[in-house]
Amino acid sequence: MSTILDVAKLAGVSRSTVSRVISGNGVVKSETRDKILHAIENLNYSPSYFAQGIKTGKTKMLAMLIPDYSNLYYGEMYRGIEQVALENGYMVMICNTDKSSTRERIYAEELRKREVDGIIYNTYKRNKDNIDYFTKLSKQMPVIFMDYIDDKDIDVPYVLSEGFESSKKAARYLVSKGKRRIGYIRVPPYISVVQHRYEGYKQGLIESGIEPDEELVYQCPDNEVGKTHLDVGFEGALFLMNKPNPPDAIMTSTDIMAVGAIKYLNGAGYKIPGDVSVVGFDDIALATIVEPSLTTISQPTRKIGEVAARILLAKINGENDIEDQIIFEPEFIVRGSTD
Amino acid sequence: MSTILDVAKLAGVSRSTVSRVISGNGVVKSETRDKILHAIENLNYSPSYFAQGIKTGKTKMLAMLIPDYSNLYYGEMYRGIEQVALENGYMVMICNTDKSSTRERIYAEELRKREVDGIIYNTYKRNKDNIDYFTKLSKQMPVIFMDYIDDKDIDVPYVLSEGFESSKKAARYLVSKGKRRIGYIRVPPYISVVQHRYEGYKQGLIESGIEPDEELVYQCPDNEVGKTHLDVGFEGALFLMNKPNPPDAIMTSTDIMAVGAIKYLNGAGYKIPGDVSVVGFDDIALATIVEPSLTTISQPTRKIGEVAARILLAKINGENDIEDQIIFEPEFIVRGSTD
DNA sequence: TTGAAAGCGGTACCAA
DNA sequence: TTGGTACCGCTTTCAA
Repeated sequence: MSTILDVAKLAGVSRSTVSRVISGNGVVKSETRDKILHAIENLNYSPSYFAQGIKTGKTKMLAMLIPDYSNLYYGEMYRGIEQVALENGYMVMICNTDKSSTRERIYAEELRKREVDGIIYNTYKRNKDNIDYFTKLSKQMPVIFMDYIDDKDIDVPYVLSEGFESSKKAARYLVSKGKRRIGYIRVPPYISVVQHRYEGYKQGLIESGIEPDEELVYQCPDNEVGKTHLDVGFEGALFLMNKPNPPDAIMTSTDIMAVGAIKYLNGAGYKIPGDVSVVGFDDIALATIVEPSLTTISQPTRKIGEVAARILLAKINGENDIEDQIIFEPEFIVRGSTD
Repeated sequence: MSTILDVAKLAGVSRSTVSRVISGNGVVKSETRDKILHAIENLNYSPSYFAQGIKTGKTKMLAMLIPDYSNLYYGEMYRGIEQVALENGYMVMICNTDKSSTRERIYAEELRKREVDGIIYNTYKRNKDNIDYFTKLSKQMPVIFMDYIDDKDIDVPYVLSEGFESSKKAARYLVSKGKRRIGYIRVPPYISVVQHRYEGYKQGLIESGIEPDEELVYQCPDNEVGKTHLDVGFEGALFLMNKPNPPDAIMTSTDIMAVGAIKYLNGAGYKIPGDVSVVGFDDIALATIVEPSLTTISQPTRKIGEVAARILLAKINGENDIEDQIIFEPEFIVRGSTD
């Protein structure tokens, strides 16, 4: 690998001048610039990220914390992030926290040491320590949350899609289809984003003249290690369908849970949507793969990733007066699991 | 952030001594070491990766090139890699090449510039330029291929699982189940690993006294941009089932293609496995989610990732006399799509 | 518009 | 067993 000195020699200038043209700071006569550009070309030179970083403090590296690699929701988000990152000379590291708050912290520490320029924080569950930690971190470096923090005292950047209205709409739709006993499978209310979806479901029932029935809500037990949303969906459906008065429709917090529910229902011989309708949330690719295809609420997931990345990059570049709390409105999509 | 100098001052020693304890090179009296360790603790000091890297040339960073983020096969492999990496103070960057040879090159260039310590190379298709490029690269830095290179003149490290025997076994199994017209859906023979699977399928038929019939083989057209294995599987099944003499079983190069085929077959009203059996390859999580669950050939995917990472780390640490061409034998797993 | 030179935060050689 | 010091490759004043 050639160094800046090699380039300088070949171009017959000093290191400083070469540095000016690669960093884009300062003025260089265009002839000189051309000479240097040629030298760079000839030597196939590229500046060392180490040496650059040691002065600028920039790694040109973003990190994305995700709780579960196997949920392709994050994969879709990643594509949006990756695209924006690449366009701007950044790379992004995926950090799989495996739904563990501890691993979130461990990764965050490691990322701090590695001085990544920004962090995209997807969490699975909230504990107060981690909220505090990442909130504090967000004051020191660019961090963007992909979830609400309900605490009004905490002000952090975020990008997410709202779930209340769309879930309400879905619930009302099920009622319009003649369903009356509409169940819900959910994770514990750690995650605000997901909590809003649940509230929308309840409100939809109320507005349709149906009293929400706690009996029809399955909330997965706390702290089940190694359990995926898929498992939760399966178990939730199992639990609800074996009640004395089972539901005739099931809504879920996420698509992957809905897929788990469908898996159970198919296996147990229920007709979907005849016996039971199913509605998910997210619109991951899997939604059109399962049989029947899944009615769901579609998030602009890729777009969410793009926007998050742009906000992060803006902050990294010192633009602090940008809009950094963005909420998307998702879209209700009807497929075979309800029609 | 405190620097090595702060630590040195607080501990009352020189930078050199501090450096010795953090890098682990050289001998330090244990009292001195303790003093330094305390100082490090107190200052919450961690060495700058930049400054370390500039001297050592090590980024403590691995990269994993994958052709398709949405294929969870790579997700599973990643988990194995991540685990080994983390244990050794490394982080791994996922680079999604989107099945594009050009993007493979672009990423490789970028990784070279960023001086990652090692590369795990998963490709989708082979073009000679890229084989040459990565082969050459593997002489300059640790690179591990997750695929065969059939060219005997090319000697590179690899980890993979062999597909010949297991595919043969699967074909024979289908015959034992009374199937006679066994089709195959495959990608073009770019990828040697996948080619071996196909050869095994043919050999299995031959050994069962059935003449392989080209008519029953669907090979996805070259260079279909934006098409996933899922699409290929769907189209392959569509193509094969609409022949005058359709198959009564279908084998595929990958699970995700098999899932696409199942999607088509379900939609078109075929009974699986009654009308058509389906066999995949990989054993990704999706295999047990689809209806019916997928008979497949199970790779020790996570293990493959672990082994690849270990080889890479060994090479990074200068151990060049290690076994670096590893082949796993996968396992045939019978599920609902054949029984 | 350009060059000289002082760092940035480490590592590693050499001498003590 | 330790300290002094010359780098590593680049950025960034400051002067010319």
